[in-house]
Amino acid sequence: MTVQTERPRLERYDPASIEPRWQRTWDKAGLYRTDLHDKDRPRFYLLTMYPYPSGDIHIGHWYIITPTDAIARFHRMHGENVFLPIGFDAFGLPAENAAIKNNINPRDWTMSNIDNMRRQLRTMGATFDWEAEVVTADPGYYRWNQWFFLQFLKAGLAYRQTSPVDWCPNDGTLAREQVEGADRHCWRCGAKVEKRDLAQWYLKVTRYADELLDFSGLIWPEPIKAQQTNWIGRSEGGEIVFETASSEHHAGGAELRVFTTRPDTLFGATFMVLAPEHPLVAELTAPDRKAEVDAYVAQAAIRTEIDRLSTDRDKTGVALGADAINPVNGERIPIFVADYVLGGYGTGAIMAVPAHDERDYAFAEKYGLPIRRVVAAPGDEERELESAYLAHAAGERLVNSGSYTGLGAGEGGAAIVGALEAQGKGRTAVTYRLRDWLISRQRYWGTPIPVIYCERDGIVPVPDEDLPVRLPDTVDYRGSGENPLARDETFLNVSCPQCGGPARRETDTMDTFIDSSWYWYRYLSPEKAGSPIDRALVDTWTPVDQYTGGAEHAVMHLLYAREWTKMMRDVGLVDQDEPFKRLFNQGQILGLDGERMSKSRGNTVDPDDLVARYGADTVRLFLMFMGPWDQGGPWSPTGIGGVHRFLNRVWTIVLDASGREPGDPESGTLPAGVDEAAARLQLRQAAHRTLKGVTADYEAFHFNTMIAKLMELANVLMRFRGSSVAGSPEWDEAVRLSLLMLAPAAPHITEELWSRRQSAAGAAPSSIHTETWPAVDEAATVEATREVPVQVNGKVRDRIVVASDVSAEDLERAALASEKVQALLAGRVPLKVIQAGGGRLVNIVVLDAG
RNA sequence: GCCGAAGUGGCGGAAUGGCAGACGCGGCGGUCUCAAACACCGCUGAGGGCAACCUCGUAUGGGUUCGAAUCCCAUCUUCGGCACCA
Repeated sequence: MTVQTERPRLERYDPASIEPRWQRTWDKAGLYRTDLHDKDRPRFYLLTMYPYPSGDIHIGHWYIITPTDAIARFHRMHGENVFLPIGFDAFGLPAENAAIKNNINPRDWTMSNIDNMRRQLRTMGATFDWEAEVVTADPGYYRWNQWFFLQFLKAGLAYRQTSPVDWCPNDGTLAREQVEGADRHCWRCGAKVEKRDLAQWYLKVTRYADELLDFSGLIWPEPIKAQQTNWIGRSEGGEIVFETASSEHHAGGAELRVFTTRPDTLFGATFMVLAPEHPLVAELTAPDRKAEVDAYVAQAAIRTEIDRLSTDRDKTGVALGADAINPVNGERIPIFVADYVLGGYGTGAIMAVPAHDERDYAFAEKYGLPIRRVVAAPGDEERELESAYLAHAAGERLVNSGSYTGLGAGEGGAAIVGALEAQGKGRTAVTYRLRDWLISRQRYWGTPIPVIYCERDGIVPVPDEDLPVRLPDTVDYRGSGENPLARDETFLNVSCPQCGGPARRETDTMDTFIDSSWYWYRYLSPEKAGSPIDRALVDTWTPVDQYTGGAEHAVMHLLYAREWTKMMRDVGLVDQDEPFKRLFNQGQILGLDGERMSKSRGNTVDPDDLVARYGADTVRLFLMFMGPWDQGGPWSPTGIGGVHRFLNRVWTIVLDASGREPGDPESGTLPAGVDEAAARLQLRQAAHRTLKGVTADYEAFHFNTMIAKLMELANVLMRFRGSSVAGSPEWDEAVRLSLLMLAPAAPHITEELWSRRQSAAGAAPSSIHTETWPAVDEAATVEATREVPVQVNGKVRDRIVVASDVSAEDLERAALASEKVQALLAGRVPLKVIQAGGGRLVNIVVLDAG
């Protein structure tokens, strides 16, 4: 019969009983309400991209938000006044489509989703200031979209224009990003997207093209800057004026302007091409060519953009039966219309230089047009071209170029443009790929554009006092490709604010990217009447110190937000050029199918089950531990148990220092050869080295290695648990530091253990989250001795233990004295001995005897 | 085609000029238990050797260096973005 020594069983770590309790406590105490008027502490505006209220918070949201929350908590522990708001990007197509499908109002659908998501967001234990919440579908928010629009209209930054837009036969106008895939289909119904000519509202963002290329002062990821730079697409070159030649049917002398990045190749222009939309096409077409040209232009208009733009497609085009005169040599060259030239870029017309442009080459080959080489590397002048020569070779020169022959390409181009400029026939020019922002949408669930069309007065802005133009709730929003608001007579018909006569409202709504172009300013004063922003708060709190969100918004939201800030600046609303000082893009969690997680794909992972099983702290920690935050990757819950075990160990270490491990015979004893004093020193060194590393990792958002370091420290503590060291001051400090370091990442368990420690010590209760981040004792991170690897010819052959403050001479002597080194040297004399990193490593170099 | 990111054990990943594989998962062995679960301990890149150890090894091929996963050149692969932008 065995006698069992009964110890009270350690209470199990049970997140379900801890987490909701602390969430309620924090909430009640208002721990995370930010006093925006506090002038004493340094301010830190931390912004994370607000979610679209699709209905459920999935694991992807957690991946974005919980590390951001850890950053907020880390900064608070440094005494900063942190503002971390949240809101909902509540307008947009999915609400409208879901509403149509389920036959409910988009507003009801959206608002009930928001209620649900608010509840789910709280289970993360995130420190959002809910008082600052913004919901963009609220009239109190979108009225300011309208107000901004009217300001921009007044300032000439908004204008209306008829132009071809992407149009889905089922869903109407689509945003650029809602057209997917190489075949340009509608993201929702898969139908092929067409072009339609519609009168649309635009914001004049191209005005900022150059300014947008300037990222100085912004701490943004390089890939995002590169993507925006590409999107803006600045190219430098020249604009050259060709005149049309006179003929039987045409008087001649009309100006045809072309943009080219290669003015040096002007002598190689053997024909010209106009885009089908070019205004001079009809005028220049010879009567006998008219039928064919008209047919071609008509066909080009109905063709989808991708068909036109596909590089695989054969070049097509027809001759107009008219000629242009090359301004540099007076040569007559034929004019074609072809859809490989785009109406919306440059001047919509090109000089074609087949010898030095692939597209022109293909066209010239097909239609038997002359190909004249005007740039050649030395010795290549007479060689026949088999394809367009684009490369820039050393020593290449202009050939067949009149008086410019012999010049280098760069200087030749400049000389040609300079000569033309003197005659008023050319100039240096810059063109951008960036277009003005088309903001009109033929959808219901968005901000009504606040203008009125009067038969007498034309376009009349809605007066300020009549804002907001409310979105009617009762509209038949079911999609039929037609504009829903146009079907609502009471919305549609108004009297003109100027003349009182009959007038109609604009029935388009705004692109929902407008909502997200200024929401962080509104967070500072969500209820403010009379102005969209509180100027004093905006001036003190913005630009945003740190923005976190997905890289998928690189050229949409993040570019719009910059443009909008510049427009606000130009109408005198803010005194800043850029909205976000520092940007971090976290990666994306993909579904098990490797695809982006989204409700419409049905591959979302619900965190609720994981939270129920492991608790929010484990889920938070696991998401941070998976890998580098900016990397993302496919979701797999494998391994979450390891993180949970870590928290269990922390629980055990804090609450039961003197316990023994049931399965470990060594438990409770110090390792062989280590006395208590040495063990206590080791513990203190481990704790402070961890603190140093963890602090740096938080600052760099390296959460995965931060957690790894905490695990290592916990493993050290676990080894000493139950030993004579366990109750020592060093043990106590290591435990205390562990909790403080873990607090931003796992707020609930650390709060619980902190409060238990305090009550055990008889201290007054206070939150760990109001504690100050501990300071590293640098002296404690230095060990008395260290191990130095010794290499012979770059291969590690031995490790020697030396005093930390060993001199270089002594270290070299010790390294050479190593038996293994001596054996390898076999009597040879070292050529040199290198010490790296201040004696962190020794490399002994000898001649290899072979 | 152009721009960008990345290739390291069975897996997620660590190390950004100085001990490759920290930390964790999985696997194997063990302790605890009547048993299971939980928990804990040990081992775990490949090949060789009884062993101390040795050899190889960070997509591929070259280079720079006393020393390269890390820097340079070329190539291959994967992912993201753009795509007839003159």
